Amino acid sequence: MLNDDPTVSTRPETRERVLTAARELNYRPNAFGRGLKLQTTSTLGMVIPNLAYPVNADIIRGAEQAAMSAGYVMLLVDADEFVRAGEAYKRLLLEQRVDGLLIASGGTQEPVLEDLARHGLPFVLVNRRVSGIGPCVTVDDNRGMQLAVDYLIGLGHTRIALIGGPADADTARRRLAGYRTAMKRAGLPIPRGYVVESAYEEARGYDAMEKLLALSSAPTAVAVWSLAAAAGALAAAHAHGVDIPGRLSMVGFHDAPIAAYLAPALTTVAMPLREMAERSVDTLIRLIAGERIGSTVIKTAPRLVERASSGPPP
Amino acid sequence: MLNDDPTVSTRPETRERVLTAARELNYRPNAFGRGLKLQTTSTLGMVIPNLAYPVNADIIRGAEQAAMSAGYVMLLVDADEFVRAGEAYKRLLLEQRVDGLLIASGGTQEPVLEDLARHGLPFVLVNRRVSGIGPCVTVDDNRGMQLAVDYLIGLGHTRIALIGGPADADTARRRLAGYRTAMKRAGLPIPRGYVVESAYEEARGYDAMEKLLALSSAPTAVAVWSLAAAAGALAAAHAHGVDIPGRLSMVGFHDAPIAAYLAPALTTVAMPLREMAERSVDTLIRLIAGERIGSTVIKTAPRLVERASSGPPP
DNA sequence: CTGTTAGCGCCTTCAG
DNA sequence: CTGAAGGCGCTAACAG
Repeated sequence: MLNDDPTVSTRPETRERVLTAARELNYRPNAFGRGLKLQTTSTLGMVIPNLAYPVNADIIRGAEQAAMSAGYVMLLVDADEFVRAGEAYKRLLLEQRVDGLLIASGGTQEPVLEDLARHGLPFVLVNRRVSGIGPCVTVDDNRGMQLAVDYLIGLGHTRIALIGGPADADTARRRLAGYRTAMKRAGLPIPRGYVVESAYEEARGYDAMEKLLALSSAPTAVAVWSLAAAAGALAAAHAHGVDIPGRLSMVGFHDAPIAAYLAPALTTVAMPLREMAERSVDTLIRLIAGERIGSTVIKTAPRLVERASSGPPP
Repeated sequence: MLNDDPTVSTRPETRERVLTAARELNYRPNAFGRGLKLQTTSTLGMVIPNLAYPVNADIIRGAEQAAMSAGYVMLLVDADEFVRAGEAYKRLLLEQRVDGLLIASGGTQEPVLEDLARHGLPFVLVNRRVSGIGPCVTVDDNRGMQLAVDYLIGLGHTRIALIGGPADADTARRRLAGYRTAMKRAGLPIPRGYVVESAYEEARGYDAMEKLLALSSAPTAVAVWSLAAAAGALAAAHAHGVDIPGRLSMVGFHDAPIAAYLAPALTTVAMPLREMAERSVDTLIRLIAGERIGSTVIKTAPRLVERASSGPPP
């Protein structure tokens, strides 16, 4: 009755008596007792790679909100710990502290995933696609990068470079594919050295930019695969006295408040990350309920946020 | 025995048999069953104001690591939800999902805290001081800001302004006090309009900077109470054509990777946040154990990270 | 319509 | 040294 179960029929008077008593005593059902009985925890776990990067905040928020409104509590674990300890996921899933896991970490080793799958434990990969291991929910990275490149082409650029991500990150591979597609469609060549690899961090974006600047035939525009790397690339251009957007236009991938406060303010592609997170939660909950469910690509269109770092070629 | 309890005596042979069987079956004790019996959850909750800001990442990581090595799992909740729902903390503490709460949110309303205290539920305020309500663990904000101002004075500045935080944030009040102390000690005046209030966000730092630039007798240096506000302030100076550090030196508060990639790279005061987080966990665990425990200020010295945004006055 | 009870998985205690 | 039993708080099923 305390759960407003409609199948329990009570005289209104008694019902009232019980409910006020409960309120007065400040009664709250004990989650463990309930969990033990119902064989469910009302808790979802989320493994996230790096809390420091603002892009992840959108994902976390979206997931948390969706989880909460579905009556779940979200348990957040830092991927570093998760992977390093190699033990943490067992603490969560095998000890049955959570009903399922959202894994947003690109770093999580495949063996761990296979282990989870073998145990039949429900999990959803968020912002990451791995075939034949379980449902994945991703945004359309390919399309997002095409949007960035098409925008630069629209401004009149023809020498467009890419600071892409590491080949072992599937998001990076899809963004690279999007870049290639857009370039090919416009009939533009991709000169040798125009695709540089960079890890997520600012420092790696800085290094990558320096490589581009050292090219004999430098690009007039560059798309960067992450926001942090773009910040680093901006700093590198600055350090080498390259005027942006005068001599070089730049577009970053993913949007966050800081993008508007870099110098110059960074044009970015905003992806539907919150929606992706919400959908992930939805998927996980249905998976827990026993539904058989496939992978999802969020179809909501990415949005180009135009700021000061991009303009026509010199 | 599965917990290596030394009080349980077993024949080595039997012990071995049990342990290998457990391993083979991949046995894991169910956290709920155990929790129900032991009246403990091995879980700590943490309420954090904004996951998007990189400064909080240090706090979360430090806490998570400390919790994990003490055998606890950390349950992270976004403060927005926490406060908005007003219900979330009940989900955690009253339903006894967690043994105690780390509250790192300045926004959490006092009534909520009093409510927790009234219920006798263990919690620790992190990076926030409220008297007479429970233990707090903070860094020495006052000293940190003194370090920033002393550094600027050492460079030869005499007209030093402060972009401070909102008066209802106690960290902001302490940083303001540190600014005043350092200025007074050096015998420097604080002209009218030299202390401007700004919320945490970049946009507010931008606005605050514009106010300073409009002053008839503009400062040659400014200390900014947050990293995000400093990024905004930098952008404002840039927009108004004010050369940094040529015409104006700037020092931010708290350090994160992005600080090194702003234009110009931002000089900051790095505070011992990880240590604060670790200490908070320690405090909470002792509180849970029934120890009576007071507030703590982390004494580790703040560190000035000198970058390109500061130099001698014009 | 109400009150009682079994049993979820664990740990501890007590009997064998 | 080993096995059995009780009870943590809850819910669902069942007896009154």
